[in-house]
Amino acid sequence: MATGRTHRPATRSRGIPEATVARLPLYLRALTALSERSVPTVSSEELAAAAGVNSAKLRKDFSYLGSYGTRGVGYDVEYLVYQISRELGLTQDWPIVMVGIGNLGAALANYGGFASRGFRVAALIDADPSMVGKPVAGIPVQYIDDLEKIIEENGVSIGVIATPAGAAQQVCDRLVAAGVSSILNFAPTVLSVPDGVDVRKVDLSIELQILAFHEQRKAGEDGGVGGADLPSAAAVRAAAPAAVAASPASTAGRKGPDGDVPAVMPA
Amino acid sequence: MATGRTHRPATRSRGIPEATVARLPLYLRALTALSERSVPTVSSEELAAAAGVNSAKLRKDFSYLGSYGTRGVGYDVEYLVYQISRELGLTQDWPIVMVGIGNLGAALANYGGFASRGFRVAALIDADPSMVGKPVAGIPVQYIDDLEKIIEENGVSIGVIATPAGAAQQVCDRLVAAGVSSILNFAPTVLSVPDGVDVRKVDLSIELQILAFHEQRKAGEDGGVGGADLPSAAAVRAAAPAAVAASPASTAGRKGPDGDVPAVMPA
DNA sequence: ATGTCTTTGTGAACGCGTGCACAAAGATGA
DNA sequence: TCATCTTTGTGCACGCGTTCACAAAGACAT
Repeated sequence: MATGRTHRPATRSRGIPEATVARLPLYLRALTALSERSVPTVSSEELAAAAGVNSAKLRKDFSYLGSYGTRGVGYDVEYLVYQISRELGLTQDWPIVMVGIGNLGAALANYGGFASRGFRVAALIDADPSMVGKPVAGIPVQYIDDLEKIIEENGVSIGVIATPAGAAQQVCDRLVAAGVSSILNFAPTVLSVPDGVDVRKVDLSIELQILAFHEQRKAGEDGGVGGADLPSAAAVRAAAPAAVAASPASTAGRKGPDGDVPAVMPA
Repeated sequence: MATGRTHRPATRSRGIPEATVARLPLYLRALTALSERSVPTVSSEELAAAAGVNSAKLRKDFSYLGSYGTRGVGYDVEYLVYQISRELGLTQDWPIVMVGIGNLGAALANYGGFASRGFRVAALIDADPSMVGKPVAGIPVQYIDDLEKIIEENGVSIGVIATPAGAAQQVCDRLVAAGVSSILNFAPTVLSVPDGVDVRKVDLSIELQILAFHEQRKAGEDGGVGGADLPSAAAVRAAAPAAVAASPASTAGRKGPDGDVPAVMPA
């Protein structure tokens, strides 16, 4: 442990900006890597590079947590790992339930990474009776009817939804009613929840669409202000045949593999 | 189609704020749902509710695209679907490659949702020879050595990385060298790429950690200043036993299932 | 044609997040 | 003890994004 403890008592709780909170896991990951290599200290410059952010931003982020650092030296790796872990609430055990054990749900459940950061898969839940009892990642799948009981008994407050879009809101409602107050949503739907419940969403389809936007912008560049360019090699590619929703009319009757898709993906 | 065409010529291209771009897919999804129900028009209020945003924000977002709306009436659903699709570049076909066909990669590949929005899985690529040739989602897995050739031949400009963390940067470099300029990264690593290449990351572990932070904040409330809510049992739960990385020392020697984990998950 | 009613489009104010740049703090060596 | 050198912590300014609030635009009825 580095410097003496002239640090602020605690968290200054409410004061940590959301943007900073979102970066803490990045810092933690970089610090853990350093820790495993037994690096004793890091400068804000080094750590920022490892985390892919600006060093000034990193210092400001840390300043919200308190003054953990030694001028002229840097930050004590182990100490900082501990402080950030504590700040993020990773020094305690978080039992989570995952609802919807389809392709994606099963893939997520199969990660060993859960346990390594204070998260423990307390239960896997599905609505398909034929799945029930079948072990996924060593954990037997349980039936959706027992959702409330499972949450109750395991003291779960974080839930992961990996169901089809059509089922997501219903599952969400039941989770919330049973006491879950943080939800990670992989279903392509907007969930509505009461105040006090946090929802974060992961949506591959949206990410791809954002990438497509930028990709299109890159392709249609050198031309001019307007739009109809499409020049270079990259552009040639973009000029592929197919067209989805190309005409306003074509979208109407469609009812593809979407509309009820399992998880991360679709629009 | 609603009003006459007093609209601006085109996109005002560069002018669309990033935050707006990130919401366009949400609007598109909501509009598509309306379209399928044959709803002819929506007001900003209704659509905003469906997309889970503020109506003023939605109107401002749309104003960046041009003036597609009729005062006193609202927006023409079909027309707006088309405009947003075009803006996002979804009226063209985007071939993508996915590298790393493990649990997660396979799960992602299995989504039918890809094709439904202009994205087409051109190839699945893995470094495990025993995977090669095996069909996943109806597409035979190809060997990593052919990566460059595959990208070239298919004119791929968007790549998805679902490899273990340790392989991600290397795969990324090869993708970029081969001409890919947009990457969706599921590996828990910070990728460094040259200018002009867009990277978006999806990281379950980070999302969970952010949720844990807020969950902890909710739990440890009553004592402090702000809001002593949480009347229910939720608070009791958070006071769980176990502790990960509870002591600064405990983190050092650890080398769990992490460190090289496949994809979305770990820290 | 005219008035009323609805809903858009946007000017303006505000707040958050970012990055610069520097003073203060501490380490280190003479 | 004092000077120098490194690196933190932060005051400040700037720009982006959000939200309010309202004038303008158009639909619709009379």
